[in-house]
This record gives sequence, C-alpha cells and structure tokens, in this order.
Amino acid sequence: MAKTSVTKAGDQPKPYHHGNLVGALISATVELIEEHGVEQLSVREVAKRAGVSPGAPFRHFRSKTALLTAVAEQAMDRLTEAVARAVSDVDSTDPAAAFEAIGQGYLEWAMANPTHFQIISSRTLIDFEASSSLRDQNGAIREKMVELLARAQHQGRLAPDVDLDHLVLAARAYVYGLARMAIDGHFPEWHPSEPPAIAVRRALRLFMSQMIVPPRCDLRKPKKSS
Amino acid sequence: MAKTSVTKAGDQPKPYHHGNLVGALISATVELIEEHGVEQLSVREVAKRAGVSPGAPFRHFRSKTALLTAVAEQAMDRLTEAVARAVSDVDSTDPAAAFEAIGQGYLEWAMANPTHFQIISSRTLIDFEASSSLRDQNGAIREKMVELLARAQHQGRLAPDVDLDHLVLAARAYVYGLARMAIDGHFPEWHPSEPPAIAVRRALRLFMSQMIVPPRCDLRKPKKSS
DNA sequence: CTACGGTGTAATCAGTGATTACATGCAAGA
DNA sequence: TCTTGCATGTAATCACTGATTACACCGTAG
Repeated sequence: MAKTSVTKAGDQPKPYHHGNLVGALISATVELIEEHGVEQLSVREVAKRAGVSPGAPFRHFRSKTALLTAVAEQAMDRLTEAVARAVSDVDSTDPAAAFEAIGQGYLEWAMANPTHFQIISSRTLIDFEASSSLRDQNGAIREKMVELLARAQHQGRLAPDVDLDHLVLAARAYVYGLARMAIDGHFPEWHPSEPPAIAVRRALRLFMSQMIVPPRCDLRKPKKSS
Repeated sequence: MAKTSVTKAGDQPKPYHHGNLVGALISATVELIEEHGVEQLSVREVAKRAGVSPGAPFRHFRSKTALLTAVAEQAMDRLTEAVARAVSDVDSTDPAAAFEAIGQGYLEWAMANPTHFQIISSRTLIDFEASSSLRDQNGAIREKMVELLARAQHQGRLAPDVDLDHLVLAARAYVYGLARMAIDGHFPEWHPSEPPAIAVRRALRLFMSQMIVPPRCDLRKPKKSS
C-alpha cells in the first residue's frame, strides 16, 4: 500500500523503481482523458502525471494505442461486472426482464463512465482485434442476449419465427446509439428539466415494451405500472 | 474548369495562385481520410496533396478543426440532399412511409459515405456549435421527423398520447446506432453472405413495423407483406 | 504604371509518438 | 558478502505535427 505513488516531490527520495507503473499509467491516462478529452491525450503528459520520464511508458506499452487498449480492457472488465450485477438484481426466471437489465446496466454504466465507454467503443483509438479479452467479453454479452431471447421465445413471449440474431442486433444498435448520442452531446437541447439519463432510461423502456414483449395491442391505454 | 489543379509538375510553370485552394483542400482532406483514417490526417499531407506549402491551408482555415468543420458542412449538405431525395420518392400522403424514408436515406447515405458520416457525427473533431449550417440542417431533419409523426398521429396511426419527441429520439438513436456500429466495425462477424447494408436495412424495417405503426397485436402471425 | 491587398512561401516554434543507448538498483547464485 | 543478471527507468534524439510569423508573389483598381 506504500507504493500507490503520487509522486510527492521532496517527500521521499523518489525511488528509482516506481513499484506499479502500469497501474499508475492507466489511472493517469483515464484522469487526463477526463480532464482534457481523448484527442488531447499525450503519452508525455501521462508519464509526467505518473512522475516518470517521457519514455518510461513505452517500456510497458509499445505504443499509445497499446496503452489505450489496456485502459479499454480495464473498462470492459468493469462494464461486464456492472452488467452482470444489473442482471443478478432481477428475477432470474424472467428472461425479458434480464434482457432489459442488460440494456439498463449497459446504459447506466456508459453514462456514468463516459470516458471509459468512449474508449471501449472506439475502434480507431484501440486495437480491439488484438485483445482477446475485449473480444471475448463483448461476445459473451451478445451470447447472453441471444440466450435470454431464446428463453423468452420458448416461454411464448416472442413470436417463434423471429430471428433472434436480428432482434439482438436491433437492441444493440439501439442501446449503442443512445449511449453514444448522450456521450457525444447529440441531444443537449433536451428538456432542461430532464437530464439525458432519464430520457435515455425511458427510451429503453419504450423499446422493450414495443420490441420484445408487446404488452398490449394498442398503445392508447395509458399504463401506470411500477 | 482549367484550374481544378492537380499540380502536374513540369507541365505548367505552377501558377502562384492555386485558383480554388479551399475546394481542393476539402477534397484532399476527404481523400486522405478515406485512405488512412481520420486519426492519421495531417494538415501537411493535405497541403502536399493540394500541391501547396504546409502553411498555406492555415490562410483559409485557422485550425485543423476548422478544416474538418468545412468538410462536415459539405457533407451535411449532401446528407440533407440525400434524405430529401429519399423522402420525395415515397407517397407524400403517407407520413409513416416518409418517416421511414428519412431513416432509409440517412442510413444508405451514411454507409455509402462512411468518411463523411464519421466527421459529421463526431463532436470532438469538428466545431459543431460554431457552425450554424450544421446546427440548422440537423435541426431541420428532426423537425421534419416530428411533423411527420404528428401527421401519422392525426391519421390515427399512432396512439394520441404518444410523446412524439420521445419517439423521434428513439428513432434517431436507433438509426444513429446502426450507422455508427456499421462504420465503426462493430459487427464484422455478421453472416458473410449478408453484407451489413442488408442487415441494417432489415433492422430499420423491423423497427418501423414495431415502433411506428404497430401492424397487429401479436407477432406470431407471419406476415408476407411487400 | 504604380500601389495595394489577397494569396502562397519559407523559416521557425513548441510539442508529439517513438527509438536508442545508457543508468540504476533489486534479487538470485557463488 | 560479493557479483552477476536483468527488469525498470532515464536521457538524448529522431522525424513529424499543428501553428505562427515575416516575407515573396501577383492580379487588379486607381
């Protein structure tokens, strides 16, 4: 615990070996992106914040992209965990509820961690294909979605002839679009009294009620469910 | 027409004044982004391709961001035109069809011009707020969507208590998500026999049939409509 | 013909990602 | 304990970037 560093100059004689440079670099990267945006990020600034020379990061990450990919992996771990937690909070016998929980968890996390989400979802800043961790976790969520829809379909809550892959694609695109629009600032003109988070949450519910489990034939009946 | 340039060295004595540097710079920018991606873009390369010195572009665009914003404005003009053309091709008395046409036109254009779309939709590469052209055209499309939904609602094809802004947001997020996922390479693992364009097109139709004009109460009846 | 103003050039700046040769100090083996 | 090995960090350096400045060029209005 004596090595989390903070580079308090003048305090310690600045041990030559940092102790945990990799972790410090990743943290510093996230901080700097949150402060000045990902476009402004420079490895030199990351090194400076970690209290280390400009070339030091390249001992651990062969390129800036590799550094950002490491950040993305850490972020993906947290996203996966957040989604899993959201799913575990709902009735496990209700696949549609679990399906919605995935979307909810995903959106909540993305909006609470815009920096991390931005890095994960970019395919130009990071080397997605090179990271089996990223690919695997991404694929796992998709498979989980298909599985849940299959269960819903088996319970008769979905038409038997609906292509699950198509529906999963639609759901992914919807959630992805909502998250990116919110983070990219595409609807700053929304009702001032209503933060994007609420609009996004309601949009997800709208999608679920229409696409996954059609609740009733006509929309005219206002529904005052919980 | 004698000035479209191409910097044929040795041909002409290289007229000191380019003639239409602004246009040439924008074209060169688009070309270079298509070749090496937007991350790799440098103003120097743009200048070189336009056959001009590295500092010349800054006489017309005060910054790299300003150059990209100009590209975005050109792109938005074309997108608006493409959407308008798509709308004009459908029955003008059918607001739902026009609504779908907007989405179709948007998606088709985005997938045919990924570079332009990428620049338009980014809020970090360009200065969106500073360009009234971008803001106006963006807002015009949204207003058109609301208007069409209002007409559909008036025709009884939508529940009278549905919040049109919410529905428009949902539709925008869906289309935006589809376009970005396709362009950002988020589903390269799709059926190899089925290019993303087709998957995206069908996804849009799925959305329309479920969200805008609920065709029937239960999904079980396979529908072989046109 | 001349002065002027818009256009492009050349030189230059600080800052960037990346590489290299070189210091440093921890830890294992004698 | 000494010393050797090696991972870790440093310093110097490279080519390149966005951006600025002073200056050269040239079509044109007077």
